[in-house]
Amino acid sequence: MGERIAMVSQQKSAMRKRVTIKDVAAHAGVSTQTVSRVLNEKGYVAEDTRQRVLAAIEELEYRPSAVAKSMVTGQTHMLGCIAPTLTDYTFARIIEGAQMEARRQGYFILTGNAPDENDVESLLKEMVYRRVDGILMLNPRADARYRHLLPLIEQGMPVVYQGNSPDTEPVSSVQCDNRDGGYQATEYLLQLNHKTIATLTGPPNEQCTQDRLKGYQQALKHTGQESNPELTVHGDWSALSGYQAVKTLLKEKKVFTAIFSQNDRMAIGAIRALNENGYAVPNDISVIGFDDIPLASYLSPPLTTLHQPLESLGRHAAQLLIDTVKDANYPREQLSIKTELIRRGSCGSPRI
Amino acid sequence: MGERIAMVSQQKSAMRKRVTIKDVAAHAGVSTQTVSRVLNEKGYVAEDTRQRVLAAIEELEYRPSAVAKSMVTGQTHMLGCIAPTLTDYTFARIIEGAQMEARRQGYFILTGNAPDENDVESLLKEMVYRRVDGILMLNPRADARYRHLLPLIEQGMPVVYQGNSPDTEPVSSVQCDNRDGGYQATEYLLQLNHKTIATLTGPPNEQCTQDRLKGYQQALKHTGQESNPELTVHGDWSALSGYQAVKTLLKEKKVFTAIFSQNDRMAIGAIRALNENGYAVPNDISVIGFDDIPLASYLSPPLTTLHQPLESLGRHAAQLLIDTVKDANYPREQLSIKTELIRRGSCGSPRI
DNA sequence: TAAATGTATGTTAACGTTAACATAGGGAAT
DNA sequence: ATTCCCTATGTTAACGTTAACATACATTTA
Repeated sequence: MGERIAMVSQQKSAMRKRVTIKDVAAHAGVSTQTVSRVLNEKGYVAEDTRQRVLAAIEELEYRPSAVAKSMVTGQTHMLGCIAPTLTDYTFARIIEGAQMEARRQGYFILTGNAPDENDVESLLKEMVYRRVDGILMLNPRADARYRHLLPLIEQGMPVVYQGNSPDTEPVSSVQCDNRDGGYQATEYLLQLNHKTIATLTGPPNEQCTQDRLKGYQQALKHTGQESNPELTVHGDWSALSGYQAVKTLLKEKKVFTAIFSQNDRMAIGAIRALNENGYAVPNDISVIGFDDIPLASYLSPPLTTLHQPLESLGRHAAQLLIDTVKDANYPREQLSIKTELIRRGSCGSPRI
Repeated sequence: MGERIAMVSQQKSAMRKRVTIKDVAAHAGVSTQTVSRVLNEKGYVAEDTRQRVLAAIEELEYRPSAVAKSMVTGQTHMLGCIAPTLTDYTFARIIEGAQMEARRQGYFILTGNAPDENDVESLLKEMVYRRVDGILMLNPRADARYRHLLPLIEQGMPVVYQGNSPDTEPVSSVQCDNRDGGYQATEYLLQLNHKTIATLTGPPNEQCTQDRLKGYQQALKHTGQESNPELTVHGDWSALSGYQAVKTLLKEKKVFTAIFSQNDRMAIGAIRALNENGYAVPNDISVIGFDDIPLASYLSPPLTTLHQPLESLGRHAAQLLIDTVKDANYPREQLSIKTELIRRGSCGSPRI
């Protein structure tokens, strides 16, 4: 018992009071305001005073508190970022890009993963509670994710979308040109002489699914074909879903010589399904992906795919959000970046 | 000009003052303290008063401020988490697990990626500036990452490591049993009758590289073999590095019938290198990985590997950190979780 | 020479919340 | 009847920082 008390009191003594700006001021023989001016390099400070303050900071190991600063300035210099998951390469990479840019500008990104709609709601609440200066929303679905954000936007919360350009809301957005990417992918397969091209899409309610699909359909139409709805199948971006979708396609004896998968992971699942059913890629059936994940070039065969400049996308998103935070009247932008076709080994011309 | 002013003033009017606890108190006809008690469900509040306060909160759309709360409590309920990268599945998954657990307990994790040592330093500074209550360090390298953390630990900052159990520091840690995993992988290959097993490791200075290597060596020794240093090659966890390492091995005419790769991505690179040189996996050479990334079962061949319970690892890490935050005397723990061998298609018995 | 401007510093109050203490009525125990 | 405890609420001060204003001297301009 005595020992326990001793431990507790020792803990207390070790937890000596934090050094504050007042301690620094006293130690340097100036007012707190002068210390503040030195810290923020703002206003007039004589050089020798500055040195004295700096020395005091050094000596006392003073570390300013963002909390107290936020209290008075009303800005936290924190941005919220909500992604469906962190384990998807595309989101992770975008977030990395956004974090880098944000940190370069003195902002920190609070990242939260929100697999389902309830998570979006509670994350948004959490971020409001923590008084983020703005919110970066990755892959907002047309329906759900968006709903909880609306009241915030109306209250003036700066918001940037990635992956969905809103026609109605006063919100900036950043995304790849998914329609063009879908067009490029399909056109490439057409050039290789494929006549029946299946497509493996993401969830139908996602914007980028719809855009990539539109590109696919336009490319087909361009050569006079109508897209056959039976050759359009949906997945959920996972390799498993791609695998299952293609298995089903094969079981139903659908005929096709190429598959445009809307992401690489589903493409990998698709290839597996094809292999298991005795089809070689690309000799029997060609497969093209989307994303260009780092593993893509090491697969067998190396995956032909559309490269997305994800890190750059993230940087731009952060940039745009910060601009909007700093100036509420900053004009809204809808930024769209082109994807690039990367030819590797998973596509070829159909036999006969 | 007049228009501009009008816009600005409108913006100002739209940016009406935030509702504070005082407004709620006034509206409900009670003191702020009573509102605080309702919010925190702490102390005595009469039921009808509570209802009145709740109604006021609802009506005014009051949202409490974590910033102000932190100011007075000295706790931010934020935890810092530093990972080398977010794009590695293992880290992303651990972070997801940690975030979930943390959020369940009212904490929020600030995630930062720190590719190199300078980033670790600046991230740590940032987190101290933001007054996180504790820090979760993923994959701290023996040397560098650790250095900047030491002074913080000494000042009483709660810290939990993932992937490195410190013998000296009073820090809790959480990790997979990497030695055992390395042992299991190698033993499995030995059971399949492989006599010469190469190993593809991570960077030599990382703890988990060393541990997995130790398991590999112990398994060999167990069957009376010494490990051949020429068959131990280093990568940096990327598929590219695995590819290059195996290319080199082959160019140097090293003889082996199996490879134990310390992660799945390098294993994928290794398989590619083998294929390019005319070796089939597993018929000519077997490959076993580590991690069990979601793609592993869809590769050709499906990758045999060691499954790590990453999400659980993350949860435990967060749990441990929060326990330490709440009670500085909480006993330090070194948690080690076993990995599980997942037999798939990339390993077989050597011919002859 | 007086006024204006630039430089350097200090003082006061405020940001939104909770801890700590104070007050006060009602019922139970003595 | 007195004391004590439980319930319910209010008051004051504090957390660490900066905004806004005030002061004061030095230098330039009119």
